[in-house]
Amino acid sequence: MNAPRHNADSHRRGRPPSTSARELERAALRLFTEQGFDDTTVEDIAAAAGVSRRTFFRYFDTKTAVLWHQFDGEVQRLRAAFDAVPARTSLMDAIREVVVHVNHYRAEDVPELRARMQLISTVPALQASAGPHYDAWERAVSDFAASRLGQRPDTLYPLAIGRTTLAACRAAFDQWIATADTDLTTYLDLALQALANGFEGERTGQASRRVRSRRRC
Amino acid sequence: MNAPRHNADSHRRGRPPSTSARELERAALRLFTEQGFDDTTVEDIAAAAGVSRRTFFRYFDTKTAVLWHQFDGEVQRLRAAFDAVPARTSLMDAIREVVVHVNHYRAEDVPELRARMQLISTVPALQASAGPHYDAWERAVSDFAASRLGQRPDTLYPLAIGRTTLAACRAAFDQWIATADTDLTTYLDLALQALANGFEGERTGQASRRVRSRRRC
DNA sequence: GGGATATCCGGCACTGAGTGCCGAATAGGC
DNA sequence: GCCTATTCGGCACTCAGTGCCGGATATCCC
Repeated sequence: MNAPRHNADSHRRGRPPSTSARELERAALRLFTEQGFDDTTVEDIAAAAGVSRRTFFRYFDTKTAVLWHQFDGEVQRLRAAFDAVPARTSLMDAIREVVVHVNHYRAEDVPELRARMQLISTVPALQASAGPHYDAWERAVSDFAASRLGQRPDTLYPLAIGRTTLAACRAAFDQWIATADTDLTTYLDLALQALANGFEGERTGQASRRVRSRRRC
Repeated sequence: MNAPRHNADSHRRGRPPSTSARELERAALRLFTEQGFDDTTVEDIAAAAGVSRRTFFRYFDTKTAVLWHQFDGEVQRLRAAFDAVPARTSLMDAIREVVVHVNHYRAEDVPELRARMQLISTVPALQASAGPHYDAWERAVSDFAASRLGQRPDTLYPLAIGRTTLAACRAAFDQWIATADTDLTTYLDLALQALANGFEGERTGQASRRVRSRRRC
């Protein structure tokens, strides 16, 4: 991702960028929803943003990457939130609280979030492109778990915690997309509670009477 | 996957296939390890198997799919094993036992398995192609969990169980690839035990004293 | 034996993603 | 006005993936 350096620094040297990653993302999202992902070429997206095809690939490595822009940015917020979590909070509680906190969206941002996730969870080419983006997200969780467990981030348990956390969140995302009835964070909290409980007692589907802070008995 | 129908039926009607998915897979695996994934074209693979480029795409939809052939086949064995598991075994125990059982490989198959997983876990283009193949695997677990929980397979908990199960297994796979010290099933059992325990008490990394069948206390 | 039929293969042309290269355009610094 | 830094646009190229069609090779049936 060697995108142009448009860091709000008004006195840069060279030619000013004629677009932005955000602008390309909006154009792509609109075209993808209007006429489908496969029937939209990179040429179309670039033209809609007023730049050339070649310039699109200076902002994003692939056609699919344009839809992962916001998701990739979330990784930074995830790491910041992990750094701010108090040490007394237990590992799985901390993960749940951080993930839920990071996924609070302003009401005006929700429609775009839904549109993006709708595409990601339905278009095969977009599902297929998820891997590298998920990896960075998982690693943020794995690094936190590793620091708590006193183990290296690439060992079994930190790795497993990072990946299962994302897996549970993806189930919550999909459920939110499919039903559209309540807040995203509700599903995230449910899924991460179930994960921390080892999926015990999910037989009823009644989450409200699940024990929040289960301790040694 | 509209591959030729070479179902061991010796008296088919038309022209016999001049290669097989398995043969193409072996050629691809050899070339990928020898000269790298990106530096191997589909033309190269087809030539190594003695067929044309066009024919390769009759056996596999994409260049990456050739390495997922065995993995896709495992899904069938997974479903069969789930059908055979006794009803008295608890949900998460059943999942762990089935997954571990399906992943017992003969010693002579291990080197090829390692080579394939080595590629999958290192080459970005292959990681990126994992999505659809993982989905089918996850769905097999989700369907089983749904039948046990009395819920639909596309609801939150079955979905979460299917995805977190694969996530834990992938952590085990990666650990096995990285260390190469013990059997794959050892790591799988560890990771799925940890998942069923909600990742409690993983601080020590000592798995042997974890309680196997933890029940209500 | 010989046609009818079924299946697979090879080749060609085409679209579109992604890349390397280079010169042009537009800014600030001196 | 010249130098430098940065972005942009265009061109040419490789390669993945697809649609199409004729040819090759098998079995079936008469």
